[in-house]
Amino acid sequence: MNSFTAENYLKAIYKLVEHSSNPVSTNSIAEKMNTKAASVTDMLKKLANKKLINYQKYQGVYLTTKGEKVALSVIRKHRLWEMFLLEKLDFKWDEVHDVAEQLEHINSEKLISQIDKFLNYPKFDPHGDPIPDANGKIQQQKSNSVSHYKKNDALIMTGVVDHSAVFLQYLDKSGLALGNEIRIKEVIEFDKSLKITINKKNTLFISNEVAKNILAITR
Amino acid sequence: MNSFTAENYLKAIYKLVEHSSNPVSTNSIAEKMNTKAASVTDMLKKLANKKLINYQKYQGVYLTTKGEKVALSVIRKHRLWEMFLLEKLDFKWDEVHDVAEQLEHINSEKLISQIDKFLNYPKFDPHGDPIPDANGKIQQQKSNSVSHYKKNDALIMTGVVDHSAVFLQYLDKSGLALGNEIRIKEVIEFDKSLKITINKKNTLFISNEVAKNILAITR
DNA sequence: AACTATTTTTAGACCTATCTAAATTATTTA
DNA sequence: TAAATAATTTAGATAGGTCTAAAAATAGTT
Ligand SMILES: [Mn+2]
Ligand SMILES: [Mn+2]
Ligand SMILES: [Mn+2]
Ligand SMILES: [Mn+2]
Repeated sequence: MNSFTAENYLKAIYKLVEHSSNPVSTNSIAEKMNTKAASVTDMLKKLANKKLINYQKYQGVYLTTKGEKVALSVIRKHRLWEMFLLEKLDFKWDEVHDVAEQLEHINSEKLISQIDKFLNYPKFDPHGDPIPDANGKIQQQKSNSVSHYKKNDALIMTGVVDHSAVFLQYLDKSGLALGNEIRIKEVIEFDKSLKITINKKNTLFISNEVAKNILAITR
Repeated sequence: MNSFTAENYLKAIYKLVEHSSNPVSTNSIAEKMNTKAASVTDMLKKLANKKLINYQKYQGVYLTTKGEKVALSVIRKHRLWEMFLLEKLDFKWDEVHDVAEQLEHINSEKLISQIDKFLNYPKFDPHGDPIPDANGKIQQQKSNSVSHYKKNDALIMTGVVDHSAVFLQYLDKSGLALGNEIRIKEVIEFDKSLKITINKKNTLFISNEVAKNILAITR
């Protein structure tokens, strides 16, 4: 079995490579893992020995098929647990992540398949991120940041980029939740801030920074 | 925070002292933890430094109030998780322990209080062991081994001593489950084996070894 | 191409948890 | 009570994971 630490490295590498497809740099891993580059190098050697990553000195790394399988399994468990906490135990969407960081390392095939069944096989987690199925297949959404859309577009909110509790709580307070309809009423030229309506009712002003961190599709 | 290992040592010490109240020996801990006496000595020093146990060389150990609190919290989590797996995820009583051994180390007050609530505050786990409440209070049962009773006694099965999967599966196969009525029809003088009936219907022969591992109260 | 700045790796330590083998202390037993 | 046996502790190693400081390699820039 892989240690919790090894699993976390694989997950970090997966997420870093996810949208770029270039090999991942030592420094970027160090930043994501909140550790030092020297520690990362040490770990990369160990992961490479176990054939979980392809690694050549100074050339960055990417996951092997075996490593990707592990990463996807950890991500699957993380997102299913988040969903479980939200749906069954009345957690808020800003409370689920930290506990899921622990639960994602519990090792039991039956446990996770039963949780999946118990939740009726959800496709997305509380933040709109897709949940890999038992084979690691992911159903990708083609959503964009709200900041990419233009005046008069009618959108459905599908996810968030920033997962921090403080951002999620701000969205709560503003009435912005997954599934809501967002209409762009005005784009302020100066700073790209937006005037929007939520579900055709409430009007809200959001900064470009906020808009960049909300994902949506056109309705 | 305490490491998983430290939590496991405290739990082991708690269980060893539970029914004897003498200080616990290094060797008995080593046996329970499946490790070597030398490793135990190392760990005892660390636990003593953290004021979790009282330890004097060669004199055995016992838990401090602080250490007992940790042990009870781990036991509470273990038993609640076992109950959760059984009740909500269709695990069998011989499957819950191994997964609970992992889940008992998840650190979240809210998680465990919500699980407790979700299960409607159960008092006993799937094996009949009492579940400590949030304050560490345990509702003890005054049950005895079936081997302690005598001919014609009418009993209610309340627990098991041996928790191994192989023993639990044997009980399943024999129709012996918690809550069942057991009547002692005959005690074989030679080897103390028993002829019993279950719920006034099925007749069964069990060895003294089996009888010692089944707990019951008089009905 | 040569110099500089950045990134990455190595060297050397430290901490936790574990082990085996040897030494020490406690307990039995004759 | 002295010898033998059992229990416990110490000494010395190993392995995983981390760190700082220094060295080496790469990338950028005149
Ligand atoms: Mn998360
Ligand atoms: Mn999430
Ligand atoms: Mn158990
Ligand atoms: Mn149990």
